[in-house]
Amino acid sequence: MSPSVTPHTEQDPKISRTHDARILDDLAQLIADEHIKPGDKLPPERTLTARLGVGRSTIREALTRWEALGMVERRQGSGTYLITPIEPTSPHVPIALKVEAESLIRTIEVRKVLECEAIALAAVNRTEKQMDEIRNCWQTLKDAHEKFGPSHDEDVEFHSAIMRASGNPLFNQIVNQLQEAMRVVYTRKPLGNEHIGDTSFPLHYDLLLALEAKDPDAARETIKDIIEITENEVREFLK
Amino acid sequence: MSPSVTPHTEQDPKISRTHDARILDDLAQLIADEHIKPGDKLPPERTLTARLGVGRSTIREALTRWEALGMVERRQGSGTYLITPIEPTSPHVPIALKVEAESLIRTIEVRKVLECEAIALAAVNRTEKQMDEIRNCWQTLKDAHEKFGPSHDEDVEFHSAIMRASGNPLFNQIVNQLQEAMRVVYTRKPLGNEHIGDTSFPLHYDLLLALEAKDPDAARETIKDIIEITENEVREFLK
DNA sequence: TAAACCCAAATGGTCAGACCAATTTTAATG
DNA sequence: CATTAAAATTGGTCTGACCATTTGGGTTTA
Repeated sequence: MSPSVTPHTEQDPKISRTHDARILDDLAQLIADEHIKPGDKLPPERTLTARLGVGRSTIREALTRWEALGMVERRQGSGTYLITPIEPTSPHVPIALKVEAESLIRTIEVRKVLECEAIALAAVNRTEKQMDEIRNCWQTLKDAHEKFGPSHDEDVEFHSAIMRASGNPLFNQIVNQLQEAMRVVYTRKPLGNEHIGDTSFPLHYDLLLALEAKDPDAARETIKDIIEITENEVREFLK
Repeated sequence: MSPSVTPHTEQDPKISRTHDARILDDLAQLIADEHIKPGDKLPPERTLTARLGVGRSTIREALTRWEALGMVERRQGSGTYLITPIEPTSPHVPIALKVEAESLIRTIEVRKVLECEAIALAAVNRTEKQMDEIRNCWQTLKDAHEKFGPSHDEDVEFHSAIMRASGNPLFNQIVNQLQEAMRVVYTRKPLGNEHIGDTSFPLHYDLLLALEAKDPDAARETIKDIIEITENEVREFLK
């Protein structure tokens, strides 16, 4: 045979759309077809390469993605194991979007833990001045909501004012960081309906009352409800 | 358990530190050194290959991990962009620089909230493989403790292994960030006695047991005790 | 027989080099 | 100067090779 220089014959042009999303879909489909459950071993990468008709690099990138999200676990010399259940053939929702949403869920999970504690602290430690600030933010949020519907920015500012009143700036800093990460995902991939946060709006007033009353438990419960509404909306989207 | 001493079964030098983790650390370090902020472009993969002395595949796997977590964004033909602030040697950790033990308290406060929840998750979600890893870290911590006394690094690694088992990578990421901030404060201002964490050492074994037993409440309580011991030691120093 | 040992196969991890595809930059052109 | 075309840049994928660890089976040994 001719040495080196392989012509690399014409590739089947059927695809040309981002392989990435297709691979995640195909992988999920395959897992569903094979009835692979959490704890089971996935087919080896070299097999997947043949089965899905893509290079091993591509398979590995997809698996690395899932590994980062804790969906699979790799053991060198042993195999790749499924950790979380993979939903079968979700008809309308491409897996790529699901991965984004998965990431969102994890962010929300952390945010919930932090905000619950920070708000309980705020209910106890808040000064009157900080309370004024919170009331202002609430007014702004309320106006914006009544005029333009759910407004992300004002909502963030309201929460941020509360975090600041906790007495520990670190809470505000980290939650803001998470919030920013969520915003990026939101704006890039609007998850279905736009009114995420709409149903939770009334609860924000309860939050204000709990802070007025310096009731840490009520505040904690309320913010928990608020965040879980968002969480559930995303989970719902995940199907 | 006798030393059957075969060439390859006996290893246990300091490794266990997957190559992968090293790359993530190096990458984070590089980002810190270059003062790369969210929105900025990372060096191209081929440059990173040279800078970090590893193959491009390895670089890509690391970046794919971060992309899955929403930390970076890739644009073909353009570059890879930083989305969230990167954790490690904290150029961006605002607390460490200007604050003393006061800020340590705040950091610990946040850490407590996060770790309590993450460990409860870990107790439920951990896989057997992750449990093995935790056991190894425990052994290492125990050895180091008996030989050299309280050892910060091994302790951090032990906690990190637990965080990783929570199933939500974000916990580990943020706690590591806080941990790093604490380390900076520690080393710059050694808080009196070196044996911070000494009294809490026995509790770490209880932690291991709680995780073995998959008991989230016991795990949560134990870690709470552990962290509060540190917290009180710092408070004591503050007074 | 049962345990210990050894080795080959299986499997994930890394590397190198090439080529593809999208984007950005630069040069050429009118 | 604006437009367009070519070149350089950069992420995306493919192939094939080799390394490191784990697994399992066959062999030896107590």
